Amino acid sequence: MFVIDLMSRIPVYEQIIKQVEEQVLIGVMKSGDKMPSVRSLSIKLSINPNTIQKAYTELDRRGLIVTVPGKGSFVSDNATELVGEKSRGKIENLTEIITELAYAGVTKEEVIETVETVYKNVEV
Amino acid sequence: MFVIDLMSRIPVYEQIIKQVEEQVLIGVMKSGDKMPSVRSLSIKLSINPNTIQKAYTELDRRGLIVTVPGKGSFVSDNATELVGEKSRGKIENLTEIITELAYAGVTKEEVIETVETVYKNVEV
DNA sequence: ACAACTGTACTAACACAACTAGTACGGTTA
DNA sequence: TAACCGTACTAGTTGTGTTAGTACAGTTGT
Repeated sequence: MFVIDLMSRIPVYEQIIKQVEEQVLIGVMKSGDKMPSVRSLSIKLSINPNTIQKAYTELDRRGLIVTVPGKGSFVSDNATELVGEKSRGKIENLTEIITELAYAGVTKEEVIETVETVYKNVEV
Repeated sequence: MFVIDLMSRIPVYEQIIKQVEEQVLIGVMKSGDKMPSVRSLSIKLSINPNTIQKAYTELDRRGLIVTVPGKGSFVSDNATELVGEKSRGKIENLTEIITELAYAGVTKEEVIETVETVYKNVEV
């Protein structure tokens, strides 16, 4: 479910947050789905419970999950919208990276070819 | 010349490296140009000389600058090619971000529009 | 009621990397 | 010779991610 890279510079709790966002985005996790419990996930990933909790607290703060004390955490109703909005905001990153590629000598045609390929493979 | 964000999670020395790469890429810095001295830059940016040195050592190791003891550091002859190659390698990042945008509901047309705009403004 | 879950709260300590501080050495230039 | 240049090294600080351990309260199913 989650793959953690302990050697990464990105903190474990952020890796978890990011992977939840991704899975919601691509539809693997859906509204109402139950998240693994803090303890079970901490055991599965061999990560301290506090670190998992930190990720869950932040996910709750962002509104991606809803936490019911004693019951567990669940993917919120508007989780999909939230990650969708966030991703759409990344169109600026797109501008940035294309600019860099342009300076590096990558032609417009190559970039567009890449765009075509991606959209062919996604087919939402 | 350089803008450092002390609050950033990216280490200062990496920020310097990245900015040198960028300036070489867009042609602001050219082969043979003299780099500011370790000491002068450390004063200008109010950064410890060791941190600047760390950036310069790494830039030298990567072949982006050539260091002549007693004289100073200079942008290397093949610096432009080096950063060009590196940036061209980022076409994978492009795939990644476009995939995310696709899932987020951004249409292919919007993405291509962005590509067109960038290439119009760059005009190398 | 009770055991076994759930999330939450808190303090203390560890580990690592970035960064700073200070000093010293050798080459180059005017 | 003075004033630059890069380099080297040790020591110490700082911040933050992470761990460790414990404790408390709500929910579930038997």
